[in-house]
Amino acid sequence: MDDVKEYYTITELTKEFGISTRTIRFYEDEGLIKPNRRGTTRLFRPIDRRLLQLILRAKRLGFSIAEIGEIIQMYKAPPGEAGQLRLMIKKVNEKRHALEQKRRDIEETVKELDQVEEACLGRMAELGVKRS
Amino acid sequence: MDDVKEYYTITELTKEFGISTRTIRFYEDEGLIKPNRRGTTRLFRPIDRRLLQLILRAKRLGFSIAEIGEIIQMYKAPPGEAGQLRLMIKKVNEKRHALEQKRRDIEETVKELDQVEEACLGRMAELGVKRS
DNA sequence: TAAAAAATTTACGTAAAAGTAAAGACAAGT
DNA sequence: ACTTGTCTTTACTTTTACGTAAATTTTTTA
Repeated sequence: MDDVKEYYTITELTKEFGISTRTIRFYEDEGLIKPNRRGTTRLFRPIDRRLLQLILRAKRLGFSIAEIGEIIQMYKAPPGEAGQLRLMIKKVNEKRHALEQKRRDIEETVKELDQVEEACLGRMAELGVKRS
Repeated sequence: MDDVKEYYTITELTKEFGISTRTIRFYEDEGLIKPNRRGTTRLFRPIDRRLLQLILRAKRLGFSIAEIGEIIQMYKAPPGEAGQLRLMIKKVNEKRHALEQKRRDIEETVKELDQVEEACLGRMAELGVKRS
């Protein structure tokens, strides 16, 4: 039994991901997701849910909606034409470089935090404060 | 001979970091940096430069100006009071968790990119395309 | 010391990413 | 059938993070 439902409602997804309906509809307007419809009501398939996860991950990393759009484009079926394929691989590598930069940024920032904490602990020792 | 000058002008920093004077002044307005002055002219010390580096790193990671402000607060001298010290350590850990989340997000996103690339390479093999 | 280059403040403008509000259409339970 | 709750579209508003322009010093260089 896999945890994959046929369809999700919009509010189910807002609750799962802690975002608003406005946000989800905004992503649709921006072409990031394309849920099915029954009449006017949106029906979200597992793939829409996965795309939402991807979007939110990328958002946490500071990617813009436009950049996320590029990622999602690639995420779909690979094109049939050689030039397009090479272009896509180039774009994949661009995104990879961006992610590697972010990785370095994280390491540097963590180092700074480590220093802050050490300074605090040192100061606490000086003051004879318990570290609770 | 260390590469640490006494003072930097605002345009030196804009060139080094590829940002505008408006941006730097904006960060000052937001209280992130506090350059010296000679009359009305700003004189940036090495510490201001380091703070700029920190700001830009954090920005690439998607932290808001407000969040960066919190980081910079900690970056200064540790406080003298026990409660304050504990609070600061708590905040350090919060930021660390945020960074760990980002790290996980990077790993996931890289995995997706790897899949995209593999799909492309597979498709290229099918088509008998050289990988140039 | 005069002209050119760089710096300053003030203020209005803008793009991105939603928030919020209004008003109507659907759907579901009783 | 009716009400209650959910969903929809449309449109205006807001916040963040600067861009841009104007008018004015200040500093540097000729």
